[in-house]
Amino acid sequence: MGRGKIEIKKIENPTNRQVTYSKRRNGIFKKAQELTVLCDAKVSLIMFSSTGKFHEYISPSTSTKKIFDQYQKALGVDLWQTHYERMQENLRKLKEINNKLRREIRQRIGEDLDDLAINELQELEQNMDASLNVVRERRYHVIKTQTETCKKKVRNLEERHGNLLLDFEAKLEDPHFGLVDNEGFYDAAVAHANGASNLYAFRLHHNQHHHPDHELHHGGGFACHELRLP
Amino acid sequence: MGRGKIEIKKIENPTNRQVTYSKRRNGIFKKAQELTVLCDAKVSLIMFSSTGKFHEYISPSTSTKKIFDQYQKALGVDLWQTHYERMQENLRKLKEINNKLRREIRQRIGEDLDDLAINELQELEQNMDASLNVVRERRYHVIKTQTETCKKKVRNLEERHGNLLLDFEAKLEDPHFGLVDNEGFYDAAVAHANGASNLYAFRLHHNQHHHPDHELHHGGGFACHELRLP
DNA sequence: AACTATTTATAAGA
DNA sequence: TTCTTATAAATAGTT
Repeated sequence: MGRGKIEIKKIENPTNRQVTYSKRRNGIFKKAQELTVLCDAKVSLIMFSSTGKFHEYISPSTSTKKIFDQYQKALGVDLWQTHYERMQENLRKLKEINNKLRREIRQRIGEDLDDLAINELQELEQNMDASLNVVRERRYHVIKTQTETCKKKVRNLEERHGNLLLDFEAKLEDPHFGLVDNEGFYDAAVAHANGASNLYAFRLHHNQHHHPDHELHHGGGFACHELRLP
Repeated sequence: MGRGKIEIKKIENPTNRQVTYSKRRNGIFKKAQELTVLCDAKVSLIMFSSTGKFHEYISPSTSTKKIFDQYQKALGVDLWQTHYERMQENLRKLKEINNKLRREIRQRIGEDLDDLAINELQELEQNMDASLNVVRERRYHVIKTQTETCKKKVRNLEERHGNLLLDFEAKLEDPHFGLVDNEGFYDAAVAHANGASNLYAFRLHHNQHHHPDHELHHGGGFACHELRLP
């Protein structure tokens, strides 16, 4: 149908191919539409040109999704179905597990106990009691560990501070240092070296017997602070 | 194209419609195949007749599934995607919740405590302690309720038994009853009336002061049995 | 399903 | 792209 008969094989000239594609595409769309009307049919026509351009015709009485669903039903095939159903099954299982977990937690916080029999209750109670002990032990352990770490820190600081003091005392007796304004210079230097004013107190006591635990056990200084950290 | 021009509207005669459908369907399929070859295009053509019959053409270089996927990509549409993604999102969330629930349970049975800070530990401990008390209270409550039910049962049986005894004693004094073999008849009658031999003992004591609690609190008879039921 | 008069589609050219 | 038109192809009505 045209000025000459053509052989049905790929048109090699891209421009020609494109023109023919455009013309024939419209022809098919028209035919699809006519079939839809004349015969009350449902037609889905999807086309991708060699350049990837997309065109579709879909009968007005339906939708591409419906046609796809109908197609799968007609052929009895899956396409995506398998994956889909697997997901739904997964979802269902997860929800079930979830509910069981929630129930267990609720029972462990003292709710939902009504439908537990006496022996189940007893079992739960014993279990919780044992668990509570584990948690308690763990807390004691953490406290102990943190306390020891603090002790070590304090001991270390004390030692460094003591050394520093000795250092300065030695320097004070050194002939290179004058005797003017010794006290003021000393105080400022100590404070600066430690970068913290709360250590200043050590100087006042460092010659009397001072066990580090003493301060810790009364909640003073580092220990108390560290324990409250997250 | 035919002996006469036709109007493009539904063919009312079903036979005619069916014939036209068949002819034109072949025409479209031929055109689709020609387009595929001439223009190197990809065509998916799906048709359902008014009677629900299904036919399709698909270019040899592709598949219906591929066309569907390509179609959705080209349009950037969902079709099933929305539902699908929603499911995946749901799945992800459920898994997350699940993990949190599991973690909470593990912590409540004394595992996974390492990454809890001291204050979290303390909170957990207090919470578990409180919950344990609730469970314990519940168990006490259940025991109490069951015990009371038992007491009532026993009291009731005692009463019925007492009445029965009085009945029999009255009958023994009745002139219609002879004096022969009273004891043997009496015993057998009592045992039968109660359907249980363990109540036989009551006859021996029913005149002395006998508080029903007494037996229960020593774990005898019904109480003990009932408490162990599920 | 085959025939065929006609309508319709379209290849090539503008 | 679109229009034109000669011609091929499709098909409506008939057998």
